[in-house]
Amino acid sequence: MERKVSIKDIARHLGVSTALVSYVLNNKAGRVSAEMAEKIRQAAAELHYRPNLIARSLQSGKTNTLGLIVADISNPFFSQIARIIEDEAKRSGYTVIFGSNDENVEKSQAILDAMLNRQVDALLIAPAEFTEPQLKALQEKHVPFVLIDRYFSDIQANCVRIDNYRAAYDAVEHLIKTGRSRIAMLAYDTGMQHIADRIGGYKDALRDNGIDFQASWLVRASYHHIEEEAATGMQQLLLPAPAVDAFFFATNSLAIQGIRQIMRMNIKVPDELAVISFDEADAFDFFYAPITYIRQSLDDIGRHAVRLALESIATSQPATPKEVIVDVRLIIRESTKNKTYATDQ
Amino acid sequence: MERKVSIKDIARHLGVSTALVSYVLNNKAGRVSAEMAEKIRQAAAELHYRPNLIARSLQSGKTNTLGLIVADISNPFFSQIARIIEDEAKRSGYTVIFGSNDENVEKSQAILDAMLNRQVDALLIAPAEFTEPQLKALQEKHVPFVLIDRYFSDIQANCVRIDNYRAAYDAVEHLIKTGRSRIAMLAYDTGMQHIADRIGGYKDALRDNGIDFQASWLVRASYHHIEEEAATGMQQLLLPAPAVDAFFFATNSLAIQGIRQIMRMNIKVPDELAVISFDEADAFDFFYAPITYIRQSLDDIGRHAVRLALESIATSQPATPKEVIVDVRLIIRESTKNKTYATDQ
DNA sequence: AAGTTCTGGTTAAACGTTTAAACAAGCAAA
DNA sequence: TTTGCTTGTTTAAACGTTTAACCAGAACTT
Repeated sequence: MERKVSIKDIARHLGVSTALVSYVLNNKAGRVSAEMAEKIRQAAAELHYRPNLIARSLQSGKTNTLGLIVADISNPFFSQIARIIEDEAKRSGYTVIFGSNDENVEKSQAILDAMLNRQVDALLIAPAEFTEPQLKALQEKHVPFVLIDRYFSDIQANCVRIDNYRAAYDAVEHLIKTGRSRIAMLAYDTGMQHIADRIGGYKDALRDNGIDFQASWLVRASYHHIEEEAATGMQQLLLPAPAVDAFFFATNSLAIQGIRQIMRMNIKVPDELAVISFDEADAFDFFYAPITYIRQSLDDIGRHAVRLALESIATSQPATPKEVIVDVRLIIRESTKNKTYATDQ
Repeated sequence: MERKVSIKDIARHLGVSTALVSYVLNNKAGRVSAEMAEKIRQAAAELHYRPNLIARSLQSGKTNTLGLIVADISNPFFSQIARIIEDEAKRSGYTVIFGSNDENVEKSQAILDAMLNRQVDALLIAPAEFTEPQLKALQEKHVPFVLIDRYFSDIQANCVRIDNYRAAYDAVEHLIKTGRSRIAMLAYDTGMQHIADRIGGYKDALRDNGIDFQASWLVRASYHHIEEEAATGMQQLLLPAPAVDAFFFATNSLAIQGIRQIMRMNIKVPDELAVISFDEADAFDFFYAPITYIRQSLDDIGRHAVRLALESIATSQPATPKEVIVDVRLIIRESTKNKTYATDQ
């Protein structure tokens, strides 16, 4: 990579001071003569000058960079959000660097450190479990950040999310209204609040509709072993014959694994088993009974997240955290079609 | 964001020079006394010192940052590669910033500029059409970069990719071997070499097997209007009754759209129409006739890309570009199952 | 005793910007 | 004629690092 041309080169080339060049190039040319300004601009163009943002950052203390931390950038849910964030950030002159924490505390800390060392102006974080201390530390350092998708009950912070309890509640109620009464749920084996809320909504919807929740209905799978654990958990509930008549999947990756199982066991959807999931996926459309799902507007999430981030960069004072709850919509399709002939027992 | 602690603070706190602190903290402590070193390390820990990588970059001329430019980071194909690249970069101490060019020349240039201004050490690029001049400009500036997935016949550059011609050829030959003779293809309406190669492989496979290619078999859709254009193109070929007995999709996003059409038209796969696609997708497994596809190892692509990038950063001399061709595998499934009863006409 | 070599540090410049403050010259007002 | 404002430009410091070069004192050589 060859020697880059700096403001100094322009200055030397024109026999003026670097200050003057800087003023002109930043349109702070309040008192610079028009001809001089023109000469400088021209020289800059001729020499193919490009500002060194690193130097600028050092001097200004701002990098115009946002750090995005998610569980796994290859998860479409996050990569779609990433895209929105990218676009939204760009229109304010910000660049995004990203990192995946793999739902792992140490990795999360490592990424955080790396981003802080790089002096990001703010962070957008879908936090992993047990990372509250890391977030508290950020707050102590007054590093602006916005939580997305995930949150902690004991952390007051900017946050963009949905009402998980309500969304789950409504989804389960939809299952009940369409004639299901033995409703299972597949969730991550985690204490994360958003999952807890989804489970809470599920249980309360059952209770409020006079169904009593059976502990065996709640199948849990750990993030790093979704496949095996979802498989065994679901098999216990569905083999030799389905002991439940509906399955509620807490996230789209759980749904993908869950539906794989259902296909493998050759269970008929929606007749033997209704299916509903959080989030979207192309795959949901390809299943013979297109999957009913809870749609979150990733657009809204991304946009609000960036907005909050930029706001808290601007008002560097620790303003009181803002929480944005974005709407969800239940997209109803074949997988939860009304039971026509009752197979109750 | 409060005042950060610098090396200077540590120095002051201990009454020593910043140089000493720097030496110790960088383990260049060749001639520093053991006690002094210990005191410095301790002070650094107490004061919660974290190196300002921006400052370090300014001084060293290296940012330890890679720029990743793809068409759209929300496309699973790219987001999966992004993840591999992230991990691979991290293990060498590099961070990744990303940008989506939306297959658009101006956006591509804008992102390139932003990344160069940020002094990335190297770029990983899945280039958009007509961006050869941008790449040539990079070469002139001796900015290290690696092309991934896409390439240009008239640009000699580091590149990690598959043998698109061969992969397409083999895929089409597979269709022929399983009894199809009227084989259509859905491709992007672009001159990009990787697509051209795929089309070339398709045509040659037909020719070499004594089938003559009908112009109407090649359906093209533009990137920004996949849905409509794929729909109308395919309808012409498939309604009222399929005029072809197989469809070859040039990418996974084309396949997703294409299969949506097939579902809508209620065409039976594989009996009425065999289907094969490039790349992977969860959705391929969920279709009632799981889709046969050409699998590229994204792992290999990501890994080699980072490796080449780091190598060309190291040997800053314009070494001769390296091209890495990664293997592909045809994953054969239901969608191309042998025709059992011939419906030839 | 004088020179040489270690040992353990310090000094100062540099990286490419920005920007407050100073300055020189011309001009207007007193 | 001094004083003071404008106008156009320069000076110099600062941002937080790194690192070559320097230096003082102690410890060896002769």
